[in-house]
Amino acid sequence: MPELPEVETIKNELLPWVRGQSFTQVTIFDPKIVFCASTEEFPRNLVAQRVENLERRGKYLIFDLASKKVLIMHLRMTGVLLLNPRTFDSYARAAFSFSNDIQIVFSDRRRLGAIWLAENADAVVGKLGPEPLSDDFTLDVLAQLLEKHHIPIKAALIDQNLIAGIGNMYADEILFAAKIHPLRKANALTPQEIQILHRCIREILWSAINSKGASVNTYIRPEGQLGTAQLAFKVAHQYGKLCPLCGTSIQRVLVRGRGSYFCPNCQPLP
DNA sequence: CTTGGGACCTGGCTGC
DNA sequence: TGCAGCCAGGTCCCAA
Repeated sequence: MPELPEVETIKNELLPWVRGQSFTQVTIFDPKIVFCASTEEFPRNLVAQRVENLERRGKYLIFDLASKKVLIMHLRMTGVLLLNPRTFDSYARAAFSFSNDIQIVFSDRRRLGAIWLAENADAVVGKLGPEPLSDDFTLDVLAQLLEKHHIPIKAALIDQNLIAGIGNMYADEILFAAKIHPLRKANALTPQEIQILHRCIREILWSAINSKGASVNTYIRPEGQLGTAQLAFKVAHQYGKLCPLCGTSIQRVLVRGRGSYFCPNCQPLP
């Protein structure tokens, strides 16, 4: 599942290949993934456009075009972007060729991924909360957005309109590192807990970026290598295993319909 | 407005 | 061994 660290890794590894290059051919194999343009219109509007920059916002990948339009991609659950794949698998949904003869293939097993061509990025990502790794994401910013919400802290962490980029597995890792139970109410955390949470959000995400993301399920990097962040997971997808701190069995509870893994001893409910 | 639950999607797993 | 049905979770949509 591509979350912030995975999309950041994809952005970092594709950027040197696409910056300054122009689209030479665009093919849509699955019209369902394209928004804001028809299947015929979409390639026509994209070919010959030059990529000025590649950015990440939350879990979205944004190609800034010289025309000031933006091509935006979201990989959702199972999407991957492959650089010069030797063969197309049956899940290829779109292919993009560039003036330097590279090709990027958007492949997505579950067809939940999405691609937009928009006049400006805000039309797609305008409602996202702050970037948790930016300097703007201060302790005060976190404290103020949490105090407004009487929802489980796990639900708050993965709400993209509150904080952009955190998904189910990193939310679990962050809450374990902060020793906070996923069902605690967001507006009931103590100032000290919020301070620890703020530090853990940044540490967990930076650490995962340094490991090039977590290769659980389908995530692979554009050139085919795996990420290694999953090797450091303490609770995410560790149901039935033992807590590395205290040896208690990792438990699973549903929060807003999402499986949430935690240590009942290290992360107690008051 | 806030919160919670279901739909979407499909490969892999579970259990009969 | 075969297969129906459940599960995964990012986001959107709707209802209370």
